[in-house]
Amino acid sequence: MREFGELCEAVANTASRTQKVRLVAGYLKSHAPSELAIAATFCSGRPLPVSAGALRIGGSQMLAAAARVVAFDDSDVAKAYDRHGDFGGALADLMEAGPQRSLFHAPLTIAKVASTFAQAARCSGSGATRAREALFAGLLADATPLEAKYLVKLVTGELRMGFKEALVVDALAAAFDRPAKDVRRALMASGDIGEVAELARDDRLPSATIAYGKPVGFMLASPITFGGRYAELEDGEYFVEDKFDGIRAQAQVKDGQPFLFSRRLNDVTISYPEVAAALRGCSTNFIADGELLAWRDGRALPFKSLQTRLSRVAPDAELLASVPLSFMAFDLLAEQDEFLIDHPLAERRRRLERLPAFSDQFVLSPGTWLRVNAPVDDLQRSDLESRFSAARARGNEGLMIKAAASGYLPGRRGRQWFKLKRELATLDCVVVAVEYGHGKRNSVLSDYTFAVRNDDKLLTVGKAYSGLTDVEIAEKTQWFLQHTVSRRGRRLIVEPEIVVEIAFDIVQPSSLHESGFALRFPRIVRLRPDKSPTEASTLDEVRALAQH
DNA sequence: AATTTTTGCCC
DNA sequence: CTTGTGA
DNA sequence: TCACAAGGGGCAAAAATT
Repeated sequence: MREFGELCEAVANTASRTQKVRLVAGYLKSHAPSELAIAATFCSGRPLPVSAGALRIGGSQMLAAAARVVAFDDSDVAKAYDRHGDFGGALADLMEAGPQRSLFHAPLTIAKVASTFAQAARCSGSGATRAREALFAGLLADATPLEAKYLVKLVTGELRMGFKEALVVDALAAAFDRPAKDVRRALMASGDIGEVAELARDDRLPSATIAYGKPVGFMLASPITFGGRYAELEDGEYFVEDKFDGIRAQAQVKDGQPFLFSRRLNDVTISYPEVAAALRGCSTNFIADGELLAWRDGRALPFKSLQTRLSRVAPDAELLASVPLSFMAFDLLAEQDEFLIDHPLAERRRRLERLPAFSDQFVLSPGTWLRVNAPVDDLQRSDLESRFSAARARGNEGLMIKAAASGYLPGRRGRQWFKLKRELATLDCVVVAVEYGHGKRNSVLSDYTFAVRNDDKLLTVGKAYSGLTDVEIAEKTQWFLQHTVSRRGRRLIVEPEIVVEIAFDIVQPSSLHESGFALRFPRIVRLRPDKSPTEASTLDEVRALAQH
């Protein structure tokens, strides 16, 4: 574990991506055969292989475990946390300051750490939390401060060293002299970076193939702004369909047995029994990409109603009736023994349309082909925008625009698939509280709580960090420090003077904030130094937007 | 038995 | 899900 | 262009606590 900690420090202190990859490649290459898979998994920032499930150790358990091993009080932790904005770094500090552990103890190996994590993940039932806490405390007891720092970061799943799974692919390619694309392809099929590491080492990458019963990674789309010039679109054929607000999912049928996988590759078949039932017994084996939707009378219900069905272990009959689900299929990755990810979308779509699997719970996503002549002219722009409006009128988020010639590229967010969305409106809100950020933002006030007006009162409606540049955040930090009303921990109540323009997806009723409303996907569009708090948006405006 | 806390994961 | 950053 | 870091709202499940 010492080597892993030292590697992470070195990677974190290196800006160059190629240099980071070189460092990790060296580490992976030098590893004992039995530990390579673990090393690769850890380098990807995961405590466990994806298939092992969740660790279920969070900040609370880690703090309790740390308290067993190191003597500290709350203010010690708070101070150390302020220095790092990260519990891993904070704990390392606390351990440095405390009594050094005995020189005579077994050094911590990554194998030991991995097996302890696996054991923790298996804990369940009464007392499980205590058991996990004890297991983690046991690791900390044997750890040096540096090792403890990275134990914490692994458990959090955030190494924060500018290095994750996608770069482990490059590192494996470099370490074992294999083409990066072979490694990437093996990962797509296997899903387990540890297994892929062993295949790369043993020159057996081609043996990882897509298999029924295992999820294939999802292809992603790049956002394009409504009303822009659509310069992202190139000459060629595109498929245009509605962008549904549901749960991305992969449906598979193998020998009549259905599987559903979530975007994070979890098996969620059990949560959606009506969809599974509709697919059970299907005579054709296939893998389809699509969206799980709350579907009634040919229309998708709002995401809010879908959310009550997320991660349900056993949805009861009443819920099944009130939020009925369908799978909206829009791509075909495999049919029988043929894998189609390298085939162009045009062909995949054609074969999807002929799939003998459709029913009320397994629906074909409607769409049309569009010939784009780049650069997009006025006529084509208005055509796209009227298609967009039609999609909105059907209650959907916007449009998906997919290059007909493209293969299915898991994990990539390139110029093959685009999502066209538009914000409904923006709100001008007053910043009433700010918080110190985490990680590299630990010394700036990066997180704003903002409010709208109601009579002479300000009522909070949301929080946001994203949207401002680092420079703007740094400048405003100074202002907020000079205009602080009170402080509690890392949160400051500030004079209500700064107005920010906030964009969002939708407004929904919520008990989280004083206004009685909350925003989905809030982000700061810009500072509004030209506006005073008396010109901020009102609760009535928010209420009106919630009707949409 | 009912409520609260913690966690993970969907967008 | 979103945005900004840097190689 | 790509991969990454950092952050939001909201829900269900599993345990812990009352």
